[in-house]
Amino acid sequence: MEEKQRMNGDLRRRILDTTRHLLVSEGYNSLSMRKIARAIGYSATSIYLHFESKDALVHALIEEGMAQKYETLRSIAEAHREDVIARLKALCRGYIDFGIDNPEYYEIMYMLHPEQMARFPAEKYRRARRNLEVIVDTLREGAEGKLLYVEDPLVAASAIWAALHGAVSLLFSRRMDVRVDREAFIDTVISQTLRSYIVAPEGADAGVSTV
Amino acid sequence: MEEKQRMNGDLRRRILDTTRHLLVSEGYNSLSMRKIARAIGYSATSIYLHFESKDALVHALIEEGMAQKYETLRSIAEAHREDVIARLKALCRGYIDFGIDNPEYYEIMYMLHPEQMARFPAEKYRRARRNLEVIVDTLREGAEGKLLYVEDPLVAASAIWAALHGAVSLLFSRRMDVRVDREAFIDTVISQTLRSYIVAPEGADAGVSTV
Amino acid sequence: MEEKQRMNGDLRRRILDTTRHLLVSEGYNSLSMRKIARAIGYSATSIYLHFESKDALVHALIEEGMAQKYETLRSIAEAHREDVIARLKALCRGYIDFGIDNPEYYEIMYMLHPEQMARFPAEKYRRARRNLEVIVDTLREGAEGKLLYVEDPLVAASAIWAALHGAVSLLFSRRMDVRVDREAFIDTVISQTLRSYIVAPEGADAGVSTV
Amino acid sequence: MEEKQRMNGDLRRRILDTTRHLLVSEGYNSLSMRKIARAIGYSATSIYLHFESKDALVHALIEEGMAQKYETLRSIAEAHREDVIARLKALCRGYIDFGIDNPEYYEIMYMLHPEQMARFPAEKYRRARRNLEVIVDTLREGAEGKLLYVEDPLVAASAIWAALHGAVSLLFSRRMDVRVDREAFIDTVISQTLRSYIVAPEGADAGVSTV
DNA sequence: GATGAATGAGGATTCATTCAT
DNA sequence: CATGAATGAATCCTCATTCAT
Repeated sequence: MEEKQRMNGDLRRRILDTTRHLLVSEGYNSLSMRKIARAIGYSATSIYLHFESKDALVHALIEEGMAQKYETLRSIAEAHREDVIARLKALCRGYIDFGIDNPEYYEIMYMLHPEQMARFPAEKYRRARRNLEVIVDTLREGAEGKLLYVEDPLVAASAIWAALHGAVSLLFSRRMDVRVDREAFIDTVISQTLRSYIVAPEGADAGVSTV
Repeated sequence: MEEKQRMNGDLRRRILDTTRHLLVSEGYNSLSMRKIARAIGYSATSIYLHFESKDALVHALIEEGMAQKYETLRSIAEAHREDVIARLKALCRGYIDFGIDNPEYYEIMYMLHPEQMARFPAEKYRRARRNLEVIVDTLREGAEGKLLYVEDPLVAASAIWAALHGAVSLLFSRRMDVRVDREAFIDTVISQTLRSYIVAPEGADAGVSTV
Repeated sequence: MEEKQRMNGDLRRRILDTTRHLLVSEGYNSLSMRKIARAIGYSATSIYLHFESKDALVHALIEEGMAQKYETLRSIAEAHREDVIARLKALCRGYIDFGIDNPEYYEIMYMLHPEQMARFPAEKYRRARRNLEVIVDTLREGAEGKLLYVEDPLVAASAIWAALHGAVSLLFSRRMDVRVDREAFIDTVISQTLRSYIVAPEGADAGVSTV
Repeated sequence: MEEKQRMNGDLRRRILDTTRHLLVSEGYNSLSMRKIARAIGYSATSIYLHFESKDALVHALIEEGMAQKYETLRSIAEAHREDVIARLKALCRGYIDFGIDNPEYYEIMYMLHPEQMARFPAEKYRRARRNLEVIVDTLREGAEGKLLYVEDPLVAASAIWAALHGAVSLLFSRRMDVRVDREAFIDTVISQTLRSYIVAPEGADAGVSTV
C-alpha cells in the first residue's frame, strides 16, 4: 500500500519535474503532453492519471513554484529577523537567486501571456500575493523604525519587485551584453533598487555610500 | 507600376500591423498564419509572398519594434541634449511608455523564450544593442560632468534597463496588486532607479529629495 | 456470504441502472465505461468484474429490456384475456407506453445501427421475437373468432409493430411539430393502426366509427 | 478556372458521398473524419478545406437529404395532382422507397440522438418540416373533397409519418422476422395506415376492401 | 500578385481494456 | 471484491508550409 502510494507519487513528481525541465529547455509555448510523456518514458495517457488536463498540470507547477518561493523568502526573512536592512537586502538577493535557480517556475509564474493564464483560478493568485507581502512587511517595519524611507509600502514593494523581476528576466533572455559581469549586474540592481529607501546614516554621503 | 508597388507595400504593412494586433489580443502562442490571413482578408499563401516564413515575419516585427524604439529613445535624448539628468529621466519614462504603448512589440522583443528566439540572426541583436547605448552614453556623459555617480556605465545601464523592463512586464502581466496606482508605481520605479546615480546637490537630504 | 452476494448483485444492478440513466441523458454514443464508473462511484475496472466488456453490458441491458417488455405485454394480454379487441388496443397502448417510460431500453433495443448490434448473439434475438408473438397470437385469435380481419398474422403484427415503433421513435426524436398534442397523436396512431383489422359490426359506418 | 471549380466541387461531392456510404455501412456512431479521408484517399486535413467541422459535414448531408426527400415527395404529389387518394398512396410508397433507397440520409435525418442533433441549427429544422406539409396538404384537400375522413390533418399526417418511419426503421434494423416478405410488409403497412382515412364508397365492406 | 488544394506532423483528450495487486 | 497504473489506438482539429496555376 505504502509502496503503491510512493510509486504513484513518484510518477506525479517525475511528470512535474520533467515538465519543469522542458519549460527551461524549450519554453512554455512548445510544451506538449506528448513531449512530456516521451521524456518520462510513459504514454501520454498516463499523465492524465495524475493531472486532469494540461492546464491542471501547469497550474500545479505554478502553485508549487509559488509555495517554494514563499518558503524561501519567508525563511530568509526569519534568518534576518533582527536587522531590517540586512533582511531587505537578503530578500532581494533571495528573489533573484530563486529566479536563477528555478527558471522554469519563473517562466510559468511571471512570463505567460495573461490570455493563457486567465484560466488559472483567481483564488490561487490571491495566495500568490503572499510573496509580495513579505517585502511589504519588511518595508513597513523599516519605516516604523525610521530605518527606511517609504511613502507607500505596497507601491514601493511593487517597484522593488519590478526591478528584481526585470533583472531575472534579462538574465534569462540571453539578450544582455556579454561584457556585463553577472555578479556585478546583480549587485548593481540590488543596490540601485534599495538605496533610495535606506535612510542615510548621519554624516554619510548619499552619493557614495554602498548599500 | 508604382501603384502596384504601393499595393505591395500596403499588404506587407497590413500583415505586420495585423500581426501586431493579434499579438496583443491573443498572445504569441496562438498566433497563426491562418489567423493573420483571415484577419486581413487574404489567403494564407499570400503572406508567403511577403515573408519567407512565420519566423521571418516575427523577426521583421522585432526589427521594426527595435527600430521604432531606438528612434523614440534617440529623439528623447535629442530633446534633452542640454540636461543630462532630465534626459535620463525622460529616457526612463520613454522606455516605459513605449512598452505600454506597444505591448505587441514588447511581447515579441523581450518576452519570448530564448529557444524560440535563437533563430533570430545574431547580427540583428547587435543592432538592437544600440538601444542600450543611448542610456550608456547618457550615464557616461553625466559621470564625466560629475552630475551622476556611475561606476560602470554598461553595468549601470543594464541595471536601469532591468528595472524598467521589469516594470513594463509587471504592468502587462496583470498580476500586480489592483490597489497599486499605475502612475504612482511608474513614478516610484523611475525615482527608485535613478536616485542612486544622481549626485546629491550640496546640503540635500538623500532620504527626502525627489528625483 | 449472503450479504456479499447481495452486495455483488447490488453493484451489478447499479451498473445496469446507471447505464440506463446515462443512455437517456447522453445517448449511446457518449456512453463510456469511465462515465458509468464515475457515476456509480466505483473504478472502471470494477465494471469488468460484472460484465465482460462494454458490449456485454449493453447486451445485458437489451436482454433485460426485452424481458421487461415481454412481461409487460404478457400481463396486459392476460388482463384482457376475454376481449380480443380490447386486448389488442391495450397491447398497442402498452407498447407505446413502455417506450415512453423506458427510453433507454428503447434506444438500445431498436435504435442502434445494425453494425453495432451484429455482435449481439443471434440466439438472443430469437428470444426477443417472443414480444412480437404476443401480438401475432392475439391477431390469430381474433381472426379465428371473426372479430379481426387478418390475412397474414405475422405480417400484420409486423406492420402494427412498425407503426407503434415509429410513433415512439418520433416522440423521442423531438422532431415532431410542437403543435401536435401528444395524447391525440398517440390515440390517432393506435386507432389508425387497428381500424383496418377490426371487422366492422353490422350497420356501422367504417369511416366514422372510433376504434 | 472552370476546371478548378469542378475539381473543387468534385472533392466536396466525393466527401459527401463517401460519408453517406460510411453511414450506411458502419453507422453514425463510428463515423470519423479519418475514416472518411482514408476512404476517399485524401488526408483528413483536406476535408476541412470543404467542411468547417464534422458537424458541418453531417449537417450538409442532412440538408441535402431533406432537400432530396422534399423534391421526391413534391414531384410525386405533382404526378398525382388529380387523384387525392392515389396521391396519398403514392406519397406513402415514395416515403418508404426513399428510406430504402437512401438509408444513409435516413439514419442521420431521423435516427440521431437528440443530444447530438441539438447542434443542428433550428432554422434548418423548420425547413425540414416542409416534408410533412406535403402530406398535411393532401389530407386537407381530401377532407375538403369528402374523399378522406380526417379530423386533424396535422395530427393525422404525423401519425402516418410515424407508421412509415417505423416501417423504414424496422426494415433497416434487420430485426424483422425473416419469414416476413418485404413487399407484403410494405403493402400491409400502407394499407393499414391509410384505410382508416379513406371514406368507404357506398356499399363497400370496410373489412374487405383493399386500399 | 494571389490563391486553392493538399498534406504530414502534431495538438489535447478520451476510450476500452489489461494486469498485477 | 475492488482498484490504480498503464497503454495503444482513436477522436477532432490546427498548424506551417508547398506547389501548381
